[in-house]
Amino acid sequence: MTSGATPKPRTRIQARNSETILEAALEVFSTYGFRGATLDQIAEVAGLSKPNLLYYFPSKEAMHQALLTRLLSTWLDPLRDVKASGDPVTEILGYVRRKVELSRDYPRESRLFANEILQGAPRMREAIEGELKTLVDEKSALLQSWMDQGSIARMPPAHLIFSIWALTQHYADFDAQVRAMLGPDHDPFTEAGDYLDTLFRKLLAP
Amino acid sequence: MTSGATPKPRTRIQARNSETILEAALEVFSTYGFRGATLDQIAEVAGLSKPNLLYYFPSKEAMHQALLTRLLSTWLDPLRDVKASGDPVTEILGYVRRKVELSRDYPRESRLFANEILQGAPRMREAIEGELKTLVDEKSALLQSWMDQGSIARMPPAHLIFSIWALTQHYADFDAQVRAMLGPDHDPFTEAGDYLDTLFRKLLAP
DNA sequence: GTCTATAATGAGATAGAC
DNA sequence: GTCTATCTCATTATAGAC
Repeated sequence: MTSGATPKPRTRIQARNSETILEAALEVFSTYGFRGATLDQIAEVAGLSKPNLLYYFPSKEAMHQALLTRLLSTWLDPLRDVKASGDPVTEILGYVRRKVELSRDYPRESRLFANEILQGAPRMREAIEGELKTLVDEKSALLQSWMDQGSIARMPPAHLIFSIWALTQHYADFDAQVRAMLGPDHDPFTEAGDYLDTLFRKLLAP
Repeated sequence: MTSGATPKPRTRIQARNSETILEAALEVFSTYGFRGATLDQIAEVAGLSKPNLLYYFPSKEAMHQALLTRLLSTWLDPLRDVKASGDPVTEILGYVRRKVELSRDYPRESRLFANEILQGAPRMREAIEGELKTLVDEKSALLQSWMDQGSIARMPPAHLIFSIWALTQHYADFDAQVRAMLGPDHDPFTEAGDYLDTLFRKLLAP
């Protein structure tokens, strides 16, 4: 019986090497984009030879795909966690906070995603039009119901979600610019956490 | 006497061809990033041969640099236009509106810029740490003075500027995602204009 | 499982005819 | 000024020894 899909975590050493490669691939793809990245760079970062990379993944494309697949669930989980049962403002501010933490702790994942969307989402179109859109529609309806019952201010629900994405991901995606503007004595993500909490509190107030 | 810098608009036909090439280069670079773009693609879009491109620009690098240079002033002008003499809220909301219009009318320029920052600004570091930082420091001081006099709510001025950038550029940079979420019956930029006007009105209210 | 060597193609840039 | 042909090097991927 041959192994199934792209990664093949059969033995312990295989699992570890696959992980090392994906870690290196994330580093390089997130910075240079798919075409800008080279296997030489990834091999260098991973500390493995180029053919060895291709022993674990059948192609450059497969490495990228593996990263995107694993990325999606991490990325959607915080929005999934927004519950109808909770207090509306608390739920939304909690989502904002978790997204800021994601930007702080996983900036490369954020940039990988940004690179992909910037290029028109050629390798993620399906996931975006399917899984993501379904989730956004569902949460938009929840936000709308909160607006209808007067718990939060009335506004286009989808654009409220876009605001959260734009403002939180900006600190990861445009990190180079943010740090250049703030100078070395600032912690962008701590400041962003406080600032965005205040911003959304004001915005949501009915 | 030989021609000076990269573009050489000596005759009318040269000016027109340089323009055609830069237009095509913008199209391709903004989508695929610097390394992802190929001269073949640019030549195809421009309707010229590859060697002909290199007759007008000495290298791929030079085309990219020419685009970034021309981009910067277009990008900074709206912020420069924020005047101390005007009404604070009107000035800021005007800036937001102009930035939304830029995203709507020049989305490729926005994506070119995003690509560059995402990669750590390797070809724009100087301009960002110099020209842009100077301007942001200047306008941050202005915003701070407006906060001190109670004209707008108190918040970190630089982060207020980041908010405007993040929210307006999101609609150009993540256009693929925004349209997938909204569906075909929406005009993202019109909705964004109204939504962001409301958002910043609330945020700025003292 | 991992490596060296290499095939095969892609892509930036140049030569030289027209 | 513009093109065809080509050089040269980078890059993905494979072959085959160990």
